Amino acid sequence: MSTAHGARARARIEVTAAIKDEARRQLAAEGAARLSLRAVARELGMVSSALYRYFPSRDDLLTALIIDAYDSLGESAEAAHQASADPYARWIAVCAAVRGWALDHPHEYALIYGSPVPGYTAPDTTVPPAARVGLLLIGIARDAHEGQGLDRPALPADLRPEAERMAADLAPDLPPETVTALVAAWAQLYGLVGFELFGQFNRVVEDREGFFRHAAGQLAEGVGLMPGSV
Amino acid sequence: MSTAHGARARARIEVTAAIKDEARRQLAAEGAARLSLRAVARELGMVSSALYRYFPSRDDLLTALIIDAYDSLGESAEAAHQASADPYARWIAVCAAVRGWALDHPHEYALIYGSPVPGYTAPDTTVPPAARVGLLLIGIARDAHEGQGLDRPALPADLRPEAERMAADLAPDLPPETVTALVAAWAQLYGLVGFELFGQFNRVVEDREGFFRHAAGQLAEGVGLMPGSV
DNA sequence: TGTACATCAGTGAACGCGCGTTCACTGATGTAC
DNA sequence: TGTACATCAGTGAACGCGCGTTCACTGATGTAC
Repeated sequence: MSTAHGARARARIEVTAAIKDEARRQLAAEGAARLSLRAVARELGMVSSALYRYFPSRDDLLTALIIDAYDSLGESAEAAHQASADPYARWIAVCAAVRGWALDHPHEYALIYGSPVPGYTAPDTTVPPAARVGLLLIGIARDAHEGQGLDRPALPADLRPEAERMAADLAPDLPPETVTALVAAWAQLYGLVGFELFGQFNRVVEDREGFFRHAAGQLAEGVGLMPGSV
Repeated sequence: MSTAHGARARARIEVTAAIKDEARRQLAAEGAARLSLRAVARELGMVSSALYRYFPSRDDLLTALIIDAYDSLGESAEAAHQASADPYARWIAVCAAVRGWALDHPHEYALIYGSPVPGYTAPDTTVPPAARVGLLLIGIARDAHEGQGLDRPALPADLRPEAERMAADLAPDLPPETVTALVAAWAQLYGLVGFELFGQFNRVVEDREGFFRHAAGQLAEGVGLMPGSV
């Protein structure tokens, strides 16, 4: 009976999810560097060796958490993208979604954008999920570009070769000036989010959301996206 | 004899420094969350309990490392500031100094600007050293402002109260628009540095230094600093 | 439908290791007279 | 200059705890005939 088979398979999926959920909970208390298989097992009422039926090692569990985090962030950002109409509004919405997700999942944010976990190297399987937000920002610029709603940022002559290389790699249909500005804005977005999340704005910025929306708008303009353009 | 007294005091300073140096070395291998007093002692050929003559606990050692890191970064930035003439050049030089220090001290950078160490709360003694780079950036804007070389960035009406509050706190002599842009640029600077350092630019940006200098220039212009202005 | 067999989740003990912190102590260095 | 005393760096044992991973195993679930 395939129902029986399905039961075992379903149990496996459920236990795997329970392990990851508990591990995410521990991320909050201990941080990624101290994430402990034994503590996860203990909390689930299992014996630590049982986890090895689900993840071959601690690092594989970490990898699963990282991929899940990138995917969860990516989904939030993509939902915000679809819920907005013109490119400028989409840019702001995607930036706000990144910030909102980070505030809702601070420890998962730290896992993917904080200090690297010493002794751990992320495998290539993390690359596509990690690229989702960046691809979304490129897509917004592309829409604006095709709709003639994109200014061309300045670019010093000595950076042109690098800008052309980046454009060829990331978005051959966009001007190199735009691609360069996009990459910078992408990194700067995470500077804003990280500073708020990690406490650097304590006693400095109070209206965090208002400040962020304004800064996100400045980032958009740096890329050449203007409010109200289509 | 005060020479004798001096010898004991000097020994204390030297051992304290040796402990911090070894701890910094271990930061690289293990990360802050896993920094271990016993491992530091072992490496120095001491018994672990001996470290308690120098630091009352592991967290106090961490605090010392954090303060040293902020001060070391602050000194690099201040040296770069003094070595340049006009405000725009100083801005670029200070940004480049932050990046250079981060590349030279990646694990100390992660300690102060990466994920917070779980279970550790930085005491107030870390606040003044942490403020050094920010104060430098404010000072540069002030010099430009006094020399009439500062444009006034845009500011949406709904952010004006917060902007005025921040200006009153951080730099009452500067326009609120400028202060707001400064805070954003400050956070964004660390986004650029962090992305390069933590590997997010792998397979994306190749000419890291050229890219960074351009982005730092864009940050300056966002604050209203124009190249060649005095 | 019933039986023999294979799969595989979970157990429990063990290996060899690490940690922060406390405490009573030794012995060298420094101070006061 | 010499002596008695105080200071304090460093020792070594102990407390009570944690970790990742391996391995032979039990027993329930699932499969093939």
